[in-house]
Amino acid sequence: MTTRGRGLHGHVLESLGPAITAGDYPPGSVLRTDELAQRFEVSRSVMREAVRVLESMYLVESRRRVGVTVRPKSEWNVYDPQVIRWRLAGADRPHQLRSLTVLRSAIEPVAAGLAARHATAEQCAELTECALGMVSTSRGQQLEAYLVHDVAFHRVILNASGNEMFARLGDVVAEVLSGRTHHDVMFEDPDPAAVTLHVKVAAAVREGDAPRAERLTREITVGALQELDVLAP
Amino acid sequence: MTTRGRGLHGHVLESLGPAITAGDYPPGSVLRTDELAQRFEVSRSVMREAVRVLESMYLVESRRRVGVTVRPKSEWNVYDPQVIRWRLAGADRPHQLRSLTVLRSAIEPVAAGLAARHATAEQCAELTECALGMVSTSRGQQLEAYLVHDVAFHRVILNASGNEMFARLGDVVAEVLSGRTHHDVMFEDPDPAAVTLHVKVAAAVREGDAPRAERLTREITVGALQELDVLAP
DNA sequence: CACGAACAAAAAGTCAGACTTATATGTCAC
DNA sequence: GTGACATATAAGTCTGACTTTTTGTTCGTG
Repeated sequence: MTTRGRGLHGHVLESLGPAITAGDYPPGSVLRTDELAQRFEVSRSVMREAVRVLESMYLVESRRRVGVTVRPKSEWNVYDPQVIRWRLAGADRPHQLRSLTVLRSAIEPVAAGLAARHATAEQCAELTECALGMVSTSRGQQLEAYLVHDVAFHRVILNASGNEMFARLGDVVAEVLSGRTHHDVMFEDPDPAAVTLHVKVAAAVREGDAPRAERLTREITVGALQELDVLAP
Repeated sequence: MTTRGRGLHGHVLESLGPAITAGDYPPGSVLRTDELAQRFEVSRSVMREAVRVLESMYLVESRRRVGVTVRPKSEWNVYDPQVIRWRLAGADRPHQLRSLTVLRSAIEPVAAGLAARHATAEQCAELTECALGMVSTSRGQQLEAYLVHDVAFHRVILNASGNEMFARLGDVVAEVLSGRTHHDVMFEDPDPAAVTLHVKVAAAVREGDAPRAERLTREITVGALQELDVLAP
């Protein structure tokens, strides 16, 4: 999850990708593979591989006799984990964080409802454990430990929903929660009300009470949105 | 949106991608680029580009001295439009369609609520036009024309939500709706109740009534889920 | 027999150069 | 201005040689 610079082409991507998503090359900009290859001091074949990957992310389009043109932002595959990471690391981080939090607010309540119906005994146990972990680390400036349990909690919910599309958002949620703790100001201990809500969600899932699990999770996500409004109105 | 076989590497992808997502190569299977290059009668450089793209979709992992190994299904980037198309064309189409419909049921109501708040006058007009189009084509076996308006309607909602993550799901919704009309049995005209709901949603968005827009859209998606239960229980 | 170090083989990774192909654009006749 | 045609350009493709990493084996030593 740290550096993904596997191979030369990966290294190039790690440099070009953030530059494009940051808007250094506005939509319509034209790059040439030969020039890029020289700039990054790699062979054309390596550069071509990097361009192919950017193309599969819908960040650029490669056309004969024209070059590699940057596509408009609206066409980017914003669900690509790599793209998400690049954008979160860039300048429009706040905007990106809001988009993702809104996405969470739509997905997670539904996922919790499904989890209440489909969760296995093992998943219920895991969930309870996470909730307890959150409680025990919710006071005394143990933000890092709290974050671990918080991320784990939401991951279990998403996985237990039984929907692969939901499950795949675990990484996104992890990024958002992690960002809140690390980047944004978070001097104080987490909101006790939020902690209680997590405990209640775990209980609702355990008891198979789908509507209640959904409603409680919606309260959590509403809280997350409000928190965002306070920080960046 | 039809054939994306741009260039040789694209052609290879169009063949290898569906094979992998269909499960022809079970997770852990090992492929070798040289062998693949021979099989598809392309040069190694072209095959390498194809592998890089598959790698960026988290479908495979390329490691030295071992080869190109197929990753487990749970790690695939199921939000990649290409991957979605491949899987919808494959054997587990019903399962995939259900996953996507559940996703819709989570996203679209929230998107409609946001649209009611953020939609521009132009978007409202477009939405009304779509709804009227749906009404006028809802009877008399004009399924194709109806589909066009239906897709347009949902696209406008997603775009008007102002959330880029939602907006990017327009293609997914289009695939799902299109699949329902084309692949699954759809002899009869669309459900009149559904048509009415769309008209009401358009009105709610126009009036800026977010809760109503959300609730009505939820009714639509619930209907879609029920429809799915009837077809594939 | 267990354990570790040295070694060899295998496959991806990298590079350089020559060639092909599509295509945007400019030119010229009409 | 419009059409056909020529040309330059940059991506696309192929090939062959070389490098690097990693795995599994072999062999020596405790």
